[in-house]
Amino acid sequence: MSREPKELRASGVAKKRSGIHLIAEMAKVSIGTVDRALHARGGIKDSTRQRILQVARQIGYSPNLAARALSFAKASARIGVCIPREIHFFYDQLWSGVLDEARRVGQLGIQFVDRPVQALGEGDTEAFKELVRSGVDGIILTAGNPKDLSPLIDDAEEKGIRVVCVSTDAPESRRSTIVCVEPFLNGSLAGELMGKLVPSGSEVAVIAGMLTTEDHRKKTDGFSESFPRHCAGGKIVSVVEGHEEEDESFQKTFALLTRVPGLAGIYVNTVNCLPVCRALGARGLAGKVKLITTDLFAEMSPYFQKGTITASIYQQPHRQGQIAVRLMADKLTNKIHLPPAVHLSPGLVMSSNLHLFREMRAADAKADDTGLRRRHAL
Amino acid sequence: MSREPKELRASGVAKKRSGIHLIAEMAKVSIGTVDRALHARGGIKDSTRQRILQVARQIGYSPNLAARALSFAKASARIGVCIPREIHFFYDQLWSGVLDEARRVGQLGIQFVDRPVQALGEGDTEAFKELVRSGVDGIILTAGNPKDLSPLIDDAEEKGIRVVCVSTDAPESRRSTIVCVEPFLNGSLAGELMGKLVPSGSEVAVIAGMLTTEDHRKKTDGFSESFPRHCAGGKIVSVVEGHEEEDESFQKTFALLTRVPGLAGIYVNTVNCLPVCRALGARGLAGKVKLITTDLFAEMSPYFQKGTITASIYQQPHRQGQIAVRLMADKLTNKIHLPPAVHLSPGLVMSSNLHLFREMRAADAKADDTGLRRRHAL
DNA sequence: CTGAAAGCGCTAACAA
DNA sequence: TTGTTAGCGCTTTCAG
Repeated sequence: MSREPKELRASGVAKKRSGIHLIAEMAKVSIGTVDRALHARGGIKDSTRQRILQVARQIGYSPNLAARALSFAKASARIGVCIPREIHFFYDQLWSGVLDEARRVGQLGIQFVDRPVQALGEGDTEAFKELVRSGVDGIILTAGNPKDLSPLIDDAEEKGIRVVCVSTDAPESRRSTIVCVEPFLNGSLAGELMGKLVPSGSEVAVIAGMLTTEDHRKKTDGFSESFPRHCAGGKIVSVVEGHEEEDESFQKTFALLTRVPGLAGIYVNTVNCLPVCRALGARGLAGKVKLITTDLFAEMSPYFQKGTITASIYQQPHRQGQIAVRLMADKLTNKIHLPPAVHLSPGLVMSSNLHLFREMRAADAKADDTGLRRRHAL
Repeated sequence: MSREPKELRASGVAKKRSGIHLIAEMAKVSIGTVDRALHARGGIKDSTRQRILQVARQIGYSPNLAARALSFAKASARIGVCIPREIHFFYDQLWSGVLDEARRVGQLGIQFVDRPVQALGEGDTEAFKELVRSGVDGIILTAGNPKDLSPLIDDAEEKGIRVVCVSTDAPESRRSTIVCVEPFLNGSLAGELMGKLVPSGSEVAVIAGMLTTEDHRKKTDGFSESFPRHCAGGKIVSVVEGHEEEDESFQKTFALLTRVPGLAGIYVNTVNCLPVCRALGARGLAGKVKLITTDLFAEMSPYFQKGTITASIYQQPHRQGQIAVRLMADKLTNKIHLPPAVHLSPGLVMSSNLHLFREMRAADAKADDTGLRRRHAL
């Protein structure tokens, strides 16, 4: 029973209402009708809808998301996640960004279904299909195999399943949106920086993984376009493919340093920079040759301190994960439009700010996740 | 009336319960008792509390934030905000970060009380006092006058009002936490970058606002400490105080460039970099002297494109605002512990990534904030 | 010390 | 076409 006796309300003593109830009162309809008007559901006279929307605008109505989420609690949206589960380097950070944000919005009534893949591009078509079959409302994925995935993505979107790509795009597909640091820009920034770090007329080299990989090629392109613009007379004398192999990268870098004695700088656009650092060390060129790397992980730390690595272009994996989840959740629960793309600016890591990056922090003590104590994840 | 007839439930056909209800069922108590146990409220036998907590842990209970927020809806927490309302430069971004996140958590039942000040340090003690008097549960502020504010902050904290500083700290006070880019680190990063951009033995200068300002002094200190470490034989030949005056800054920079003909670099650690750019232009040194600036606003754009500004250290004001709100909201509604400090890494702006920063975007078209359509703010 | 129940704003199923 | 109402999970008040 309400604490305010019916007679009071009936006698016109207005109770402080808000939201949908206020609108209903003002428009002299029931909340059901207001709901229909607000959601463009059918079965409502157009004149009443107009009147209601008018009132809504007037009072600056904005729905209470908590209430909405709560009422959705039973049949809540489900988001499938399909990204690599590598424990090193980039993807673990991407994962933790996804998880951190998932935990937050999970509280608001969204469920997550994980179908991780072993490594980028390994079995992602199967994982994707599974997710679609399991009936999720949205999928967050790193598109390792854009070619194979594109038709699947298109199918999913066709069925109303929103697909958000993170970090690695499937540009040919009709995915709803992409969250990433653009590879070309990544390379451009490296190129600009390199161009300003080395004297004019310098010779530099790029060490990539495989140029057949879209990401590496675009980074290389960006660098190649940018470097000469920022270094008068600068030349890129070599683009080496290390194929993500430790030994191969080391050997090829070592050979490169012999072949081009005056080499002023190296840009490594894959995560595999340690062999390059070692090669520089072995040739006694650590600190002499400007080295710009990509991404960040704990083992790079000493090379920053020694000055072997001048700077690293940081792609903010944790944040990418967070944003992808946030976009999807907003879309699913609040019907907020997805932006066509979210392009983050990469960060720059140098020895001064190295310690601020989460990759450098000691493995966090396990949170006792009773929910009674929770930790901040920013 | 429940859709499931009472008889069914009574006859032991378990309804799918969750959360607090599940615990109650399992521990054979009522939800009221569970609540008391979970919140360490008094009036509960210790043995029952233990039993309940045990069950909670067992099922990995974590409260539904939406429900919590909803039930708080009437008597929700209030957060006071006291930061400058300048429309240019840094603080408008800080504001919009606060507002964006406030809108999000506002939906979860938190109210915001704004008591902006005109400029950093202007009337902030009064504003702060007002907020305290108005009975808010937390205050977010930029502490322009740490000296005067510290005792007030301590008083507030004493009363249980959480104080979160953003961007500008009051380190001597007992504020709950600080969200910022450390000024010293800011300067260090600038120093490291400069040290690597100019040849060894170079002479560089610093242009600050006023060295009596903590922030400017620390940035200068950081630069002074860092630059020589990264530039063999490098010297800082001059530290100029521009006092945030256009004319003064221009004149002094112009004079500096005359006095030190071989100057290789300038670090501007205040937002007031335009006069410096003009002075460099006037002396025909744009692009010759490496210029590292601080922060970002639209009018800087052409100087990036012309190459006058080599790089700018970006303090992420929008994100600082977001984080401050998020921390406070989490603390107030979910009792999540505040970290003692959140130190962000500054971003680096160069011509390549310039366009990605929000400061460079055309003023967004006004969102029609009926809540029916909302925009993403990341 | 414990249980029962109202109500936060919204959605959806059902009644009229 | 519109009104009514249960219920989402939690807090809080009131009654035992």
